[in-house]
Amino acid sequence: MSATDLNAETTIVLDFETSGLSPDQGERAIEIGAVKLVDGEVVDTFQQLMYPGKRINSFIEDYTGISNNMLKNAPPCEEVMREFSDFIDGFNLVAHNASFDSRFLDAELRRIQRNQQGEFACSMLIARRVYPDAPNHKLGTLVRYKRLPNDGTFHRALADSQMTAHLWLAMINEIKTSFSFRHVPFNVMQQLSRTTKSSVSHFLHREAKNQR
DNA sequence: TGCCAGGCCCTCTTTAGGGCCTT
Repeated sequence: MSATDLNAETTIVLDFETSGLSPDQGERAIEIGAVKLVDGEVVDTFQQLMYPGKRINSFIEDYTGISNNMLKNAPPCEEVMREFSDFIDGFNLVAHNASFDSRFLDAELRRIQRNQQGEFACSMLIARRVYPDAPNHKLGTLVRYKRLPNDGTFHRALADSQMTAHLWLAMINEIKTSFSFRHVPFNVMQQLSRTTKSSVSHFLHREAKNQR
């Protein structure tokens, strides 16, 4: 049995707050939040501010509510990322607009000579297919549109990862019910994000049928 | 000095442009 099979039912939903949009432009992670899902249940969480080695600008302070003062005494990125690397080791990963979080994850892990082997799935690309009629596919909009649990906190890493986890589970539930899956495997969700919108229904009917 | 993300997706498309998402 491969590592993927062993961990097939465990998924990490993660969210980074960062000093900007691109690690290639020298931007760094300032907070990581994540929840660990096993068979659709939250079994563990991770949240940590981290000192990025530079001051963050006022836009980021306003956007996240994370101040330079809060970061001043936080452990450095390298220390936090070593711990987080152990937390996610071997598991599949989910993020809202995963291309953004995967770039920062890879960049921060590269700085500590680590990498991650898990597969990434993007809740935003999947939401565009599962909820085509939503006003838009921002995380906050989808949370309100589907009345998902939240405590009113947005743009903080743990809160966003928790809301993304609820979105992920709501989409799995929707697909499971609508297409009569026994269960919806991670790789079906991942493939769904790459399926053209016109063939979503055909793809899910075929995958559900293959399960029977 | 001046510049500054990148991948997906739609369309008035593919010899391209621009909106959506993430901070």
